[in-house]
Amino acid sequence: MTGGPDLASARPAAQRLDLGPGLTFVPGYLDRLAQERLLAEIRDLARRAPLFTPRMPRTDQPFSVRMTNCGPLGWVSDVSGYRYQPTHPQTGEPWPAMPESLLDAWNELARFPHPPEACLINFYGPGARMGLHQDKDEGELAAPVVSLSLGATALFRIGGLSRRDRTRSIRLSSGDAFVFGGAARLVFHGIDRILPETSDLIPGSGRVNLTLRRVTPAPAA
DNA sequence: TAGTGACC
DNA sequence: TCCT
Repeated sequence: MTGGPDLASARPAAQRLDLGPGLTFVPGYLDRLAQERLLAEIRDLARRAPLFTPRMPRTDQPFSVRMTNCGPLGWVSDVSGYRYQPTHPQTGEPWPAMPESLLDAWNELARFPHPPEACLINFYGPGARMGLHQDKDEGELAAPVVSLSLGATALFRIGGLSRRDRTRSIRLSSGDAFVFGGAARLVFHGIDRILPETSDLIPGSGRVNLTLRRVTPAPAA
């Protein structure tokens, strides 16, 4: 189709940074034009599947980020727990289809022979954070998680497979890609804070993070 | 006790 | 690592 980010401008694989087994950081994966095109698609998705404020299981405390999803399944959280579901929790409508541009990004970055089923779209305002956590609600842990950042720079914290492992901080800037796979598929990670006024892509020091995931076990060959 | 916690 |  048309109108997707120009992924032909992606950096060559040689400029990927391997941070350890299964962790790949691709600074500047999307150039400015690709970022603008992708953001326009996200804004369109958010009109059809409005941002909602997830709440913590059990405590019912609201998250500081707002979110929506696209693809056959979407990640949601409320007082009863975390889960993937095929419909928006407020409208009851199916999630919008995944844009072709995101399928292209998955194909370039994930190197997994089946398409992603969910793209979680997180919107961070200047005070939003995401506590250290693992992405482990997916039934297919052989597939990586592919993350794309747009807008304000985030201080991203990444640790190991145990919550007690050493962590390090990485700045994720607009256009950067990050892939968790293989031995690093379940590493703890989170967002400490957003650095204000680090990008003019999204007004008000906003940040969007897209995470592409395979949710159900891939069909047998 | 766990924990998209708080903190770093 | 330390709470609640």
